[in-house]
Amino acid sequence: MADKVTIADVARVAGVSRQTVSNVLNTPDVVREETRRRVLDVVGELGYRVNQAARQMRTGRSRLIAIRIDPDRDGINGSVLDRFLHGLTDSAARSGYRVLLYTADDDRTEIATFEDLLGAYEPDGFVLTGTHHQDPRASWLLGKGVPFVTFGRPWGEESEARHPWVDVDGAAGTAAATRHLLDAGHSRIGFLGWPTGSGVGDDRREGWARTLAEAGIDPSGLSRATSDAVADGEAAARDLIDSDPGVTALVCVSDSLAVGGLHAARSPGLAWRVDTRPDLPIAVIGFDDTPVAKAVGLTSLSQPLKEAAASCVSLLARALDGTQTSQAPVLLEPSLVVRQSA
Amino acid sequence: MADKVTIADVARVAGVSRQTVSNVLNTPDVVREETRRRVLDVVGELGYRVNQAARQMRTGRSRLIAIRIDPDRDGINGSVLDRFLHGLTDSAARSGYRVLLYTADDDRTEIATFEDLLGAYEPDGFVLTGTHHQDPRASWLLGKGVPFVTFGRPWGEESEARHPWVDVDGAAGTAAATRHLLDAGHSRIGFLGWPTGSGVGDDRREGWARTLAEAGIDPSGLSRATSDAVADGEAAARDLIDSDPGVTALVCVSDSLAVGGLHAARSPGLAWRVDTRPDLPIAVIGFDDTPVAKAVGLTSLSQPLKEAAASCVSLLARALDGTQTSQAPVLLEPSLVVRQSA
DNA sequence: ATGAAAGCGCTAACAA
DNA sequence: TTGTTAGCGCTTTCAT
Repeated sequence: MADKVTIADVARVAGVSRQTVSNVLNTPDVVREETRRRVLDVVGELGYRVNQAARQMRTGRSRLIAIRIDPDRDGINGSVLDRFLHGLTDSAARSGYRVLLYTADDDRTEIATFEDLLGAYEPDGFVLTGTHHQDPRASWLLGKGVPFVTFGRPWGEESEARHPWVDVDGAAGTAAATRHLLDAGHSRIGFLGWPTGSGVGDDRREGWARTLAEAGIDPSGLSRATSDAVADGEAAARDLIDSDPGVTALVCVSDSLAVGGLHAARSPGLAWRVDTRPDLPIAVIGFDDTPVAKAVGLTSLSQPLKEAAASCVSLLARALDGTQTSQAPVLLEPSLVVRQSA
Repeated sequence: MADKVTIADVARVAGVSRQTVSNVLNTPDVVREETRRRVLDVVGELGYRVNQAARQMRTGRSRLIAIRIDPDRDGINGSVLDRFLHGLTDSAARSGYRVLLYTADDDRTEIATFEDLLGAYEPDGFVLTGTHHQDPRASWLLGKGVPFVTFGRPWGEESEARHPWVDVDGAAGTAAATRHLLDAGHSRIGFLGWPTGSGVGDDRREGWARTLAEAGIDPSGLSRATSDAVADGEAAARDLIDSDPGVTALVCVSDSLAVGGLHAARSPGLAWRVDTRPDLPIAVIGFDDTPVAKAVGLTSLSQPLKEAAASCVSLLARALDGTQTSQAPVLLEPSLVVRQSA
């Protein structure tokens, strides 16, 4: 075990009282320059670190941020959380916080875990991901007065400004993707999305539809909705292309569906399209820029996860520090990573 | 904020002393049945939770396990850590531990983080991943007497039994993959690996070579080594197939290289091979069963990450509980997930 | 600018 | 079997 160095050891070696050491650490400006320097030297020499448990007992602050780690559902999008987590851990450390992990299968068990965690480890705040309509987790934390940030905007209507949030502008992303395809000469651009009702999915569809409409193209009939699996994406793409032979490009709500779309677009059954427009193979664009996209050469929209994580920490830290009433949300733009598929 | 319920509140409501409540929680068998029940009822009623910070000050135990989260290098294998982390968080929670995250760029900074963490949050133990030859992190922790488990065996020679470890038997995996290909009628089976020197890579190559030799096939000249990127895998596969036209299958050290191999195997330049053996397209098998494998239909070896994580927690918990001198390591077998590619 | 006292919530040791 | 005492390491009064 590491030999425990306490504030008393530092005080003794530096020839001051324990309180003075504490002051140097927490209220440096109240200590005389010379004393401060001497104390800091001893701190470095002895490798002294403030003991969190003791500090927490006094101050009630744990300097812990809790976040849930999901069981990777489909798996294909798991790497998004992975990269976000890394960014969060990194940013948190820079602000003097550590990240505590927990799991939960649904909102109910997650709220139960909130209680557990708050009672035992007392995290100073939470970062919520995967927000949805009527999210009971946000209401619960709001009710208890526990600070939190969501990565994902509050999709419910009016609750807009009740808590800080960070999100990536999905509509801006699909709009950029659609514009990219229009510029490349495509006109009948289809959309592979999720069923209406998920805020994220609807938002991404909206960006595509709006951009198409702005270009004078009616998006009606060019959209298909399905669950988020490769096979589903392939079927939906097939259906769309079969029903509208003019379709030469697909914008997709996720890389999973895009990979399915790519399969359909490259399948022998559709080879005749190469004859129709040999200069213009069916283009496909995905969302999230997962490792899969990179591996199969899929053009995709990349979320600025590092920045998003940094923004979450910054908003949370500010909420914890001051008595910040309400904070402006942060909306970041995804960027298009162009590869062979478009 | 949640209204803080302390042990004193429980004691008062239950009409006992604080110590009795503590006994009920920590040494139940020393308390009279009736008293215990009454106290537990009050605990449930009041929603009391033991405050970790206070307990930690007394016992010196934080019930925290620390693990590093990597910046996803290539990204394609990032999901392995992701799934392992989830399993670890889940298993830890079942044993009354929480997982604390940290980042580090290399061994040196990771060791510095050990000091930070041990001084401040005092995690009870560490889980080390990505172990390698002469790992200074293990030596450092060993030197300080800090409990830890590694996910990955100690690749250095003699240090075998100096700390508990869990690993997946890579050689057994590639052996199974090679056997699968032999059974399917392949004989000249190539291997796409990493440069010699990485324990993991050498181990996986060994399983392939051994199995081929056992089948009476000389593995010489059938192996290529390269860094872990899709493009490198493609080039290596092309080189191997060009130099040995008899090659009809590839076992790969990673999904990244396998995806590259798949590209090469399916490329037009190699179409002539279909004429030579039209019944036997070039088969490819990867390692790690990442989402990419699933997306592109790649047969791959799946690591039992949930079990591995559970074993890590179990070994660490045992090391923390008793005065277990040394513990038998855990070596788990990967399983072959068969898809279109083989 | 510095020091002394008190107490955060808990449990190990001891007393009853 | 249950209760009392003390103290883990720190910071927030308050006094010097």
